[in-house]
Amino acid sequence: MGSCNQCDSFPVIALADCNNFYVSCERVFCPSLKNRPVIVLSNNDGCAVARSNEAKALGIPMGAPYHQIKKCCERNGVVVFSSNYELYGDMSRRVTSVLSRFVPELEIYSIDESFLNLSGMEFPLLLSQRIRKTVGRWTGIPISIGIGETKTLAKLANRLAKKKKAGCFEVRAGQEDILSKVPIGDIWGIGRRLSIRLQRVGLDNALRFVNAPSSLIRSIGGVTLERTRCELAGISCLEMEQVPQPRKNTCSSRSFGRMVEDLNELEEAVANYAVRATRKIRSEGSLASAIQVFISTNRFREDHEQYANSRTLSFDEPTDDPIRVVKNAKSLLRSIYRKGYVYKKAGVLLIDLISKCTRQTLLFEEYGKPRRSEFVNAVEEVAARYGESGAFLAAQGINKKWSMRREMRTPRYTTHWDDLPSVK
DNA sequence: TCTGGGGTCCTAGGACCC
DNA sequence: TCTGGGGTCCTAGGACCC
Repeated sequence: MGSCNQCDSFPVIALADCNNFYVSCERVFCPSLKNRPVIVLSNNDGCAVARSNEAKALGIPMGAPYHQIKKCCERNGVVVFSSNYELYGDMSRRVTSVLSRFVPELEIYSIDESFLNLSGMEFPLLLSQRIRKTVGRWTGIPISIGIGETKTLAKLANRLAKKKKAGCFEVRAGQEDILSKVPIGDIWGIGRRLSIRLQRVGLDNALRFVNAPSSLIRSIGGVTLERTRCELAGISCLEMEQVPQPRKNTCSSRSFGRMVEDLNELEEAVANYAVRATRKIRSEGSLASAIQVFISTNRFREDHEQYANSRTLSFDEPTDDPIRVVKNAKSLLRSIYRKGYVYKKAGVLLIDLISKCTRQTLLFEEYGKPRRSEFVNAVEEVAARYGESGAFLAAQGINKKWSMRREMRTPRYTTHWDDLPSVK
């Protein structure tokens, strides 16, 4: 980037964050939900993971179990949705593509947040107002933008921007009037535990935290917390990552829609998770070096005896072969399964992922045989084109009585032809 | 009855080696 | 009586994030 020295000395990072993202996605396709309390539930219709401002005003906390707030929702006419990740993922791509038109350097941080490098650009605050307007107009999603010299300051500014009508806000290191009003727990990287320990030594706001001696900070939260302190002081410790780092592990797990005791049903579920996890790494061009399977009972049920276990196995060569992964997953499951318990959750992790391109040449090609991989590729292609029911392994089962509940999901408006919204 | 899923990084402590 | 010490690697667990 051709920028002058003067500009280089003032790094400017912006964080663009979608407001109440999942709720906003639902509102795009159902405008009558505007100004009404709306929440979106987690998988299995478990907890509230997104809330409109009206729902927040009713006192519905983030992560509240649905069965605890159901009555309150009914009383207040709260509109409740199951999560629709296909829709949210697609809307997220749309927002990101609009953002990327404005800046050469963008880091997608999560499904609803991106960091933008505005260093060297003129009038960053005005620019973010333009960005915000454009995203709103083109995608229907309202966003807020925070600006600072580091990512942590941009995060902080974003939190404050949500409270402003303009939706954009800038915070500079050393703005004591602002920092002194920020509770310690509102700082990015300081969660519940650290927040308690910091308050105990009198560091209850951002200003006191920034000015605390480095040795104290390190003794409480190690190098990670010290980095957070530097970032708040305007010293960048977290760089922009435009190219996402390759994932090191991947996991597919679900709570069951109902309790499961039977080994056969567990096997079916684990086979499905194994296939899903394998699909993820295949789409990224990775191979897994090892696999872990875990199962557990319902930790919330005090009247049942608890059991949780996991076991890991290294493949003798890294693989992305779903048949092999399923086979190993099932044998791991059998080795940790104990009869007599009522299971609630299971999962499959694929560990130490490596790139397919850099794998070592194999001594024994048993699983790399061309016929085998041709077969697997064909099955995967059919499944991709016609959906899971087009081609699947027998081990995955048919009835899936254990599968999760999702009773209030909206149509996948933007990714399935059958789900297209119709106008009149 | 009902309580999400998917990640990352850091640290402490044990095993092992010379 | 005296019972090394330093390094590396691995794993489990804790903390955080969305």
